[in-house]
Amino acid sequence: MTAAEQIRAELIRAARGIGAPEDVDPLLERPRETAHGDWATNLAMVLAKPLRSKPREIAERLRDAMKLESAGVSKIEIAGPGFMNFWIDTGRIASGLRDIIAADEKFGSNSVGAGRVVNVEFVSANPTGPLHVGHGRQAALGDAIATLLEFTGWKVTREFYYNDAGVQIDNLAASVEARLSELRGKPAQVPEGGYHGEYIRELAERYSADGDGQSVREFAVRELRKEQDLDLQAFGVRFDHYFLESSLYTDGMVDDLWLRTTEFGDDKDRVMRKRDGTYTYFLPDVAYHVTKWKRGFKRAIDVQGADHHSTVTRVRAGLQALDMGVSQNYPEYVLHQMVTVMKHGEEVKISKRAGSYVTVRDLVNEVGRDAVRYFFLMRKSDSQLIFNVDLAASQSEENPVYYIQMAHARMCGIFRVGGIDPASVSAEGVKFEVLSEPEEQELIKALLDFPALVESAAETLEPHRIANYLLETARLAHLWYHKHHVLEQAEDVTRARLALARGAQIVLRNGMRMLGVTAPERM
RNA sequence: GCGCGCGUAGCUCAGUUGGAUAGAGCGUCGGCCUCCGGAGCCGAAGGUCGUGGGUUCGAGUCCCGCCGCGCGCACCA
Repeated sequence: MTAAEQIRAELIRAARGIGAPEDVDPLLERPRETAHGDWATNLAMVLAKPLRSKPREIAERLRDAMKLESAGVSKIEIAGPGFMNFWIDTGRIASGLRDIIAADEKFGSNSVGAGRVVNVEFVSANPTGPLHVGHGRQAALGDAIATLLEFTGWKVTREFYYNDAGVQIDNLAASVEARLSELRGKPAQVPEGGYHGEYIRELAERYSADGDGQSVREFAVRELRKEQDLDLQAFGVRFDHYFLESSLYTDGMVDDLWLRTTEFGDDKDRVMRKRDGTYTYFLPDVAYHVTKWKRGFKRAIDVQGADHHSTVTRVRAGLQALDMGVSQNYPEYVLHQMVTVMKHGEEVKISKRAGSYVTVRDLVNEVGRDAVRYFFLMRKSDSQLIFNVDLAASQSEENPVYYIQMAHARMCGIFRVGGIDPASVSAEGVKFEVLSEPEEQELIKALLDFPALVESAAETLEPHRIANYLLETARLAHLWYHKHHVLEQAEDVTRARLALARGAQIVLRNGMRMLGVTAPERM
């Protein structure tokens, strides 16, 4: 049991002892100020009302009732309006490194998900062109969320939905045909709503070279799906399942329906079947989510651009109308805002239809996979993101990815220079109390916060918390590294610091993995 | 007009689900430093958290109104 867990348990026992409700749930948190100790609780203030007495008096009674010798608590202070601040012995804190080293690749993981299944759908680009930066943000986000859920005990299916039916595909086919006609010497107009990108011309050329036997439409869709797969491969994202919209029709999932979605929270009724007999995107969207439910996914998460947010209420309303026992907030949505790409201080415009846009592959080629992943994840998904290409490409400590990877590489460098196999570093017999330098204590505390952070990031589906944490932890690791040497110290010191370096290396690596960023051992 | 999101230091952004004196990086100013691995380290200045109310022991965080920005409001997806 960690020190914090013991304090919490004692708080509950003491609180019940002085007449608090049976369901007391003390919040124990790490104070911002080091002058406020290692852990703090607001329990006395929360109990002030039910117990009808002053917070500070309650705090004193709690303090007197608690037995904390075995938790390594060296001091308790009552401060401010009624906070209780706890100080833990330095050696006791540092001994947490034992858990990190023992858990190694599993450090930070938990079993909150208990093996339940969850479907995470992301990217889901139409096969009408290459993947652009928006898809990139989605790919990074979806993949990180999926990994985060896996790390917290869920069984995750990563899913990609292809809209390979409908008007957009007609437009695609017509656009290619127009270029094809041009190639054959008969000038033709790209249709209204069609695609003008250079890749359309290339498709036409390839089709006339080796497209015999199949329709332009089939050829274009197949080729563009292949392209997108290559983009995703370059980005290191793998899907477990590709779901084709066209299969909804062949499997008869789509029926002729009109839903009065206003009865289920929408602001107006929605058309599901058009005059020409084809369906609006809304109907297949609902049908698609029905298949998710029927395939056994009691939990589903959709990662989408915020420009699609209007589908949220509709899809949910549609599912409710079918009365299948789906919960009202199924599926869950993670929406992300737009991406602006900046290069040399100027915005690089993205316009898919006009054909001049930044693709995922362009970015990966220019700044590398790790930087693209990290940059897409370093901001909250619901705020707009500025992608600074120059910064992402730079090999300097101003670049957060480089800075974090460098911290990890430095830890590895210590082992390399010392001729030590990192995996052989053990916490056995280490005198943790020698890790008493302020920089050491700070770093250790940050490392030990990792599991709680992973839990909250997974719960809120916010990978950016991991990104920020890594930057801060890397900073602490650099500070420590600069100020204190590991090798060639007194034997006790070297052994303890090796354990710390190992702990830092493990946490940084685990965190980077979670974001899909590699953790190189040397740079 | 309606819906969703955002507004925090000069810039880019955090803010532990309502806690104590609101933080970091970059930039600016002043001073140290040459290391296991490459210019790092210390300090300073810089804020009515868009704005006006409300909820309570306590609000950047929750509720309501306004202002500004982005996105959406198609028988396009």
